Amino acid sequence: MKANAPDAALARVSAALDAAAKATLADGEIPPIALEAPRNPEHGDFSSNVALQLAKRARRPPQQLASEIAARAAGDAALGTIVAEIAAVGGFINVRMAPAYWQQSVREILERGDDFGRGAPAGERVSLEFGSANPTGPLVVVQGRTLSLGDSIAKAMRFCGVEVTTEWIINDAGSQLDTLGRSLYARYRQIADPTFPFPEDGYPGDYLMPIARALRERDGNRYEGMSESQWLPIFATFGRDELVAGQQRTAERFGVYFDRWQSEKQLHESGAVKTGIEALRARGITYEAEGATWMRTTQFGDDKDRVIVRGDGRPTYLAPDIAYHYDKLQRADRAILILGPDHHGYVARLGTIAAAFGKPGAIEVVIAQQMTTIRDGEIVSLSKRHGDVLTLDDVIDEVGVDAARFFFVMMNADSPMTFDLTLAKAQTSDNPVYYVQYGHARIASIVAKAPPALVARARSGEALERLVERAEIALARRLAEFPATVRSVVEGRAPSRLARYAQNVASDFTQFYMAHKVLGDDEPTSVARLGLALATKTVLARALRLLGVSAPERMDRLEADENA
RNA sequence: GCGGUCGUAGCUCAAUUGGAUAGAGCAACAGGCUACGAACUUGUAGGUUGGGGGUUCGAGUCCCUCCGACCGCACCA
Repeated sequence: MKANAPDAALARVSAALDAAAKATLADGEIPPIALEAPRNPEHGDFSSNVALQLAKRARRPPQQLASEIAARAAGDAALGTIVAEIAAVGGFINVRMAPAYWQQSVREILERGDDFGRGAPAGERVSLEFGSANPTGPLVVVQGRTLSLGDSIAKAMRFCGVEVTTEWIINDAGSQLDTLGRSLYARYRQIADPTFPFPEDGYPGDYLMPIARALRERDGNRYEGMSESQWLPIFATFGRDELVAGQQRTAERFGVYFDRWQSEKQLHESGAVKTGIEALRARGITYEAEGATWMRTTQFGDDKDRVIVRGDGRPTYLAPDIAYHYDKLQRADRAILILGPDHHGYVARLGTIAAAFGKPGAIEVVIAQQMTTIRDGEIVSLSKRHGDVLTLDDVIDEVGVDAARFFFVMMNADSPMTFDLTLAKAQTSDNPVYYVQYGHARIASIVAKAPPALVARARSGEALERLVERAEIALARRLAEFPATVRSVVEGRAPSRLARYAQNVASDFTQFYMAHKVLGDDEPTSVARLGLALATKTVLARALRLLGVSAPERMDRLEADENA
C-alpha cells in the first residue's frame, strides 16, 4: 500500500515504541507493535498493549513496564512535532497525537478527494454470489437484505482493490420449473375459463396473471388443445424468462447490478456439468455404487457421501453446483456466497467441493439469519404457498430505496432481524439514514453559501493549522478512521460497520457545527473550517455510496415538521 | 436424536476480531430555536451480555455444559 503522510507519522511512533521496548527488555524479543484506536477517547488517540503481552515473560508488573517504555519513547526527539503525549495507564501505553497530525490528515482527504481510503489493486479475485432466488416469483423482502449486504460488501471490496465478480444463480434446472409451467398454464386457461382448475402445488398469488396475458397476447389460444408434454416446456421457459427479467428489474431499481446471471439449465446444456463431474472423477473422489455415481464427501468431513448422478442417469442438484464452483474457482481465488438460513446443510458440501478441487477453504459461506417481518405488531406470513407475499417492490414503494438499504445494512448478516414495516413506514424520519443524509445536505448548504474564492482556498488545504478546537480535532480524528473502517467491512463481511461509521461522522460533524460557526468573521479560521467541512462531505458521500444510498445536496422539509 | 447459526438496555441493533468504565438509535423523563438547514441538540434513567463452569494479565468475544429460538439432516432443489 502507498504510504501517505499520516501513515508515515504513525510508523514513526511504532518504531519509537519498538525501540523503547527493546531497550527496556534485556532479551529484546518484542512482538510487532500494534497501534489501535481505543474505544474510549480519554485513553488517547492510539494505544499499544505491548507491556501487557511482555509482562509475563519479563516477570515484571505490566504497569511498571509500560511506564518505562512510555518514558523512553517520550524522550525520542523524532516524535516532537507529531505526538503530544505518551502515557502509561493500567499497563497500556496511550499516545495522544498533536493537532498537526490531524491537520495533516484532513489535508490528505482534501488532496485525495473521492479516492481517500481507496486501496491499491491487490491482485485478489473474488466471486461473490448473493440474492439468488428461485425463478418462480417476484423478489420478496428477504432478498432485500441479502441484496443490500452483498452489494455493499462488493462495493467495499472493489474500493479496497479486490477484483469482484457479482453473481446470481438462476435455479431453473429442477422440478420447480415444471410447477411454474403448470401454474402459468392454469392462469393462461383461466383468462378464457375462470373455472379452470389451479394445480394444488402451484404457485398462488396473482403475479402470474400478467405473464399469462402476455403469452396469450403473443400466441393466442393455440396451446389449449395441446398435451402437457407439448406446452410445458414453453410455459416453463416463458415464465422463467419473464420472472427473472422482473427480478433483475427489481434488483436494479434497488441499485444492485450483477456481473453474471448464471442459469443452471445452461450449465447442463453447455456440457459444463459433465466437465465438472469428469474433473471430480479424474481426482478419484467419485465411485459407482447401487447404480449411481457418488461423491466421496466424507473424505472432507461430510457425515455421508452424496449422490451426484442418479441411477437413471439424471444428475442431482449437486452436479450443477460442482460445475459452477469448479468454474468459479478457476476464475477467482475465492468464492463467497451469501445464503439464507435454510442452507446450513449446504455449507459442508460446498466446503467439500472446494477441497475436492484442491482449494480447501476457498469457498466461504455467509449465512444471513432469519428475518421476521412485522406489520401492526403482527408477524407477516411470507409463505409463497399462501400467496401472501410482501415483495421487495412493495417495500421500495413504501419506504424508498435509501431507507430500505440503510436499514438492511445496519444489521450484520449473522443477526436474526425483525423488520417492522409499520415503523419503517410511519417513522421514516427516525431512520438514521436521514440523519446522515441531512448532515451531508447541511454541509452542501454551507458550501453553497460560502464565497467561491473561499471554497477554493479551503479545498487546497489552506490554513488547516487553525483547527485546534476539541470538536474540530474529534471530527478530523473520525474522518481519519475511514480507510480502516472500510477494510474492516471487507474483512468481517460486515457492512453494518460502515452504516454505524457514517452515523458517527454525521454526529461528530453536528457537534462541530453546533460549537463553531464555519463562516465566521475571521477569514483564515473560516477557510480552515470550510476545509474540514469539505473533507467531511467527501467521506460521508463515499460512505453512503458504498452502502448504495444517495448523498443528496439538499433535502426537502418533512411535512410532519411543518405541521408541528 | 445428530449437526449448524443465534441469544447483549423496554424495542431494533453495535462492540475496532481477546483489551481499559459493554455503546448507538427508538421509546420514557427534564431542558434548548434572533448563527451558516432544529430531519437538530443538552442531560437523566435504563445491563449479572440466557444460566453455570473453564482457559489468562484481561472474555460479550475462545472451550465445555445446560436453557431457549431458528434452520438443516434425500438418488427434492
